[in-house]
Amino acid sequence: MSESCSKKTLAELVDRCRSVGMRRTQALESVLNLLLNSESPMTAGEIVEAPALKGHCDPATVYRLLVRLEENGILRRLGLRDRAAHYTIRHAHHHDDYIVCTKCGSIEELEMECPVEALEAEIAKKSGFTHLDHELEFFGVCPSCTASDSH
Amino acid sequence: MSESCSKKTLAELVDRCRSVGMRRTQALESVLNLLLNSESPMTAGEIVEAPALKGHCDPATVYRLLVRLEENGILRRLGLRDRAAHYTIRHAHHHDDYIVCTKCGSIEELEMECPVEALEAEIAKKSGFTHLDHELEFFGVCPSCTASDSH
DNA sequence: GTAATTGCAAATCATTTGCTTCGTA
DNA sequence: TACGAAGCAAATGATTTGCAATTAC
Repeated sequence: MSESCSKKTLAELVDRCRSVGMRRTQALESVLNLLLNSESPMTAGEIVEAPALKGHCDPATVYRLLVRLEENGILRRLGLRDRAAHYTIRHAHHHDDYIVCTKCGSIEELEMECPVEALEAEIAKKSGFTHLDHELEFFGVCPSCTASDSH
Repeated sequence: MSESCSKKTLAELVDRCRSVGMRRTQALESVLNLLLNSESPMTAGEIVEAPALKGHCDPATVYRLLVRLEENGILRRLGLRDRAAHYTIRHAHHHDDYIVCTKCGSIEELEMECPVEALEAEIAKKSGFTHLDHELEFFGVCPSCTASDSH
């Protein structure tokens, strides 16, 4: 059992939470522990529905916790920053990468050859996955937001 | 004006749509034209709310269209394949990349040094963005789904 | 003791669905 | 003409919010 190992890291995480002003609550520990013991990222929905939380923590509480945990840098949210699917015309044999401004949400297409393409074969071999594809997104603060930030 | 250019490509796109069995409708042309003239990807919500469609096409129609267009490979949907935000513990100074199975949705963490890190400085210089960060996700069919596919 | 956090219930909001009408092929 | 697609309205479902009760510090 990895009990002692996860316990130790859980304590560390809780400490980090408390250091940013959060209180040590049942719900906090449950959410952190759940994520800590999960081998892969979980959606808010999965977390809310998880047996470990279901019935013990109110969904509203969990949603609020996730937001606070991310705001405080304890959690990292994957996927397009604003969680919404984006559609764009698919051009045959042409793969685009994007850079997204985290302030104003503007999206620009990157003019460069994709640095990851070459890695796919290697990753396919290592992972055993087939039909490999990828998405690469950069995030940052765009020039105009950077400008308006510094006055 | 890029009128003639976009007109031409719009016609090509409509042809592609018709070749996969879709009918040439007002809503179809509006959606394609909107995306064609947009410099960056748009969310379903943005598309529904766009002045060019608002009031002319029913939201339900637009949502149905986007789904069909993606199923037929005309559009590409960006962001985590199932459109949901995923949370995971953020470990200081440690950046994870993932590989996602498009059949069963399983997510695995990739054990490799990130090939993109080195590019960030260059991209920052070219784009003028600051505080650069990125997300890289691979998609494919996992070994067990690949196996169950081929019998 | 006091302010933060929870739980519950009600409110939102985007997206989906059913069904009738319309328009393309 | 006939079937696919649109439009409208109602249903769904996830996330959010208000507020009173609870709990950590």
